[in-house]
Amino acid sequence: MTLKTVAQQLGVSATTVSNAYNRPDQLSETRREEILAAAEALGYTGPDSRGRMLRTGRSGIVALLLADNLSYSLRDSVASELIAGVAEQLDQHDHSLMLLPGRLEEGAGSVDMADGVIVYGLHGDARRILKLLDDRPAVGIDIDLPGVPSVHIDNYRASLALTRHALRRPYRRVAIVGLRLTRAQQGLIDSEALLASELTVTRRRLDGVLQAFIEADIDPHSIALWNIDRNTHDGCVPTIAALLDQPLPARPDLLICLSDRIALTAIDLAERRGLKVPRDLRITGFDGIAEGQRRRPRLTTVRQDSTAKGRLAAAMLLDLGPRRSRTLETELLIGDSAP
Amino acid sequence: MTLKTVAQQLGVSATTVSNAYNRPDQLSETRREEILAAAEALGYTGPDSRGRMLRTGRSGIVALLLADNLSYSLRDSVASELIAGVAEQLDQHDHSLMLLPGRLEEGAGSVDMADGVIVYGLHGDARRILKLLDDRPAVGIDIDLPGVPSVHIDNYRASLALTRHALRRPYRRVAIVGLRLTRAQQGLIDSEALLASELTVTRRRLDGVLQAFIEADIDPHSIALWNIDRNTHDGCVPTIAALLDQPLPARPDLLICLSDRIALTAIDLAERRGLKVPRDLRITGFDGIAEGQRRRPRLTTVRQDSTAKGRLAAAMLLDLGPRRSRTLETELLIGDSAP
DNA sequence: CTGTTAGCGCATTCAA
DNA sequence: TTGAATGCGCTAACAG
Repeated sequence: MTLKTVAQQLGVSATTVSNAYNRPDQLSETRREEILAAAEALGYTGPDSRGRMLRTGRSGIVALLLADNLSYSLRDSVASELIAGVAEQLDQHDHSLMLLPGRLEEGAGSVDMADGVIVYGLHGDARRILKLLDDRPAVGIDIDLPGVPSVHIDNYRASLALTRHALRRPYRRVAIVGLRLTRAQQGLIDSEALLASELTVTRRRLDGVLQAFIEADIDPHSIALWNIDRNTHDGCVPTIAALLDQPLPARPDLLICLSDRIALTAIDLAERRGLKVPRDLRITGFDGIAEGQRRRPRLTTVRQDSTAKGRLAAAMLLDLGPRRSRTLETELLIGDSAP
Repeated sequence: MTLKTVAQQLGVSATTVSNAYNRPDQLSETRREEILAAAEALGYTGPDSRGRMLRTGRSGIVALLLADNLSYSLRDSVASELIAGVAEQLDQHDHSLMLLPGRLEEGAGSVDMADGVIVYGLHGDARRILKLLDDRPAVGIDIDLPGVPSVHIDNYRASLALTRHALRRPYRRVAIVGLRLTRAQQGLIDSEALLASELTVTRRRLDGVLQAFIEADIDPHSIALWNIDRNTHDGCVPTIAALLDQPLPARPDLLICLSDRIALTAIDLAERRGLKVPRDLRITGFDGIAEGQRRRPRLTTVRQDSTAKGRLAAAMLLDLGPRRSRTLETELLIGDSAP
């Protein structure tokens, strides 16, 4: 059942049927309702988006290109808050959301179905992404692409402020647990591996942390640095466990975690080992995810509004606001895990 | 830059260029590479999916029609686990995922871009949905649509088993907190309102709970029934607070919650009021979400594998398995909230 | 192995 | 106010 067959059945031209749907001003109200009713009766559900898309060049679809695969992204609080923000904005403006996994193969180019693309997070090769975008309107989140406006937070500054707070109280030994600071090593890493690492979001957070130590006259090289590959509870367990199971002089009493998920896992595992937070171990996170603020001890962290990031990026893409790069504010949340 | 212009530039026909991309066996290896390289050099990124879609009738897109709006669904653990399951399966088979909000307006018919549709959860008017599907391949999850195979769990049986467990230990007073059992009332509701309610997933859970009471010779009408509209922490707070703030004879010491989110909120609020779980208040949930199993007290609940539901539905849609309705197993999880 | 032709379903000229 | 013609970008028959 196509527009054409409907037109034939009704004895009018295809144009008239098309107009009935898309340009009410082009035909009389009675004629329009007549046609719509008849089409409905024939079981025609309206113009097919495929044909319309090819003709008009617009699909009403916005693609969200994620850094990881879809299932990982959907399970990550930060990413899914962001997706929700994008979705919220699109919902309100009659656009559909297409989720695209980061490492898309050569062929998987459903991208060109989209009117615009939001690129989230780090993607290996910027040139590859730009080619993929192919002059389509685009907005970046947590990523800088030449010619593409983006939404950011200041990870360095937020991390610096948070760590300054953590260092106000004395500690015996500190450890930092980062996320994807290097691909080479998991667990305890050395600074050489780090130097080779890319300029990721967590890297900027780390730089803020280290700056706070430098300000406090502490040699950054003296600090144990641990690395985790996946920002999930299960992904964090081995490294955190190894860290906590160190004999006492080595075991830290201050743990700077570069994400809330890491910090929450650390709280879990610490408590399971009979350690009291913050008495035996102070812990900071980063992100401000809901779970961390609900449970007790409430997490000391930096809140970034991922939903707002998604909303803003979507709004920029839909031309609801100026298409220029923005840095959103973050908020220091002093919880009970590191008072 | 289209396939046609590329062909002109290279002095070959459009078919040959198309074949170079889609049917390697239709031309010599050297010619193919020659064409691909030249096209690449011209800045052509491969056949546009819009044209291809119109021509072949297939888009490589699977639509997931959710019961609520996108942002709500993405923030709900159960729904987002399910989405992740779908995504995982699609990832592996080179399909893209399009998320569609439940209450889509007349116009928002991006549905017909999809090769197939997964319908999740309750949708008001079945006829409307069927019309929307328009003979497209479809699979339901937690919903029965005539002619559409579906994936279910046995909410009644699982709920019955869980409640039987809960009733093994003596209690003074019980309350049930349900989700969307009726639209009319929020908070404490009466059974008349309930009778008018639809046959939702939580309604089947409720029936299982009530059956367990009947088996224990307890009049179901004597049990306080509370209703909540939104399965979020904030959405649960008012009702749970009202429930817990009742003076002692009325305040329950056994709380049957029809979702884990409700149960977790109840644990939070109870502990904030100085009540110990399970000593002062035993609590059961439903769903088995990760958060409930990580935190302590560990939640007593029924685990349903939402990811598996999504995966299975996607597999059925992609014809990777038999297209027939399936009921997945659930697992009783005896945690510390109701030992 | 390559080119010619046709048409997927639609919206938009332009002419009536 | 309506209709006939055109082409969006592509691929599948078919003929060379």
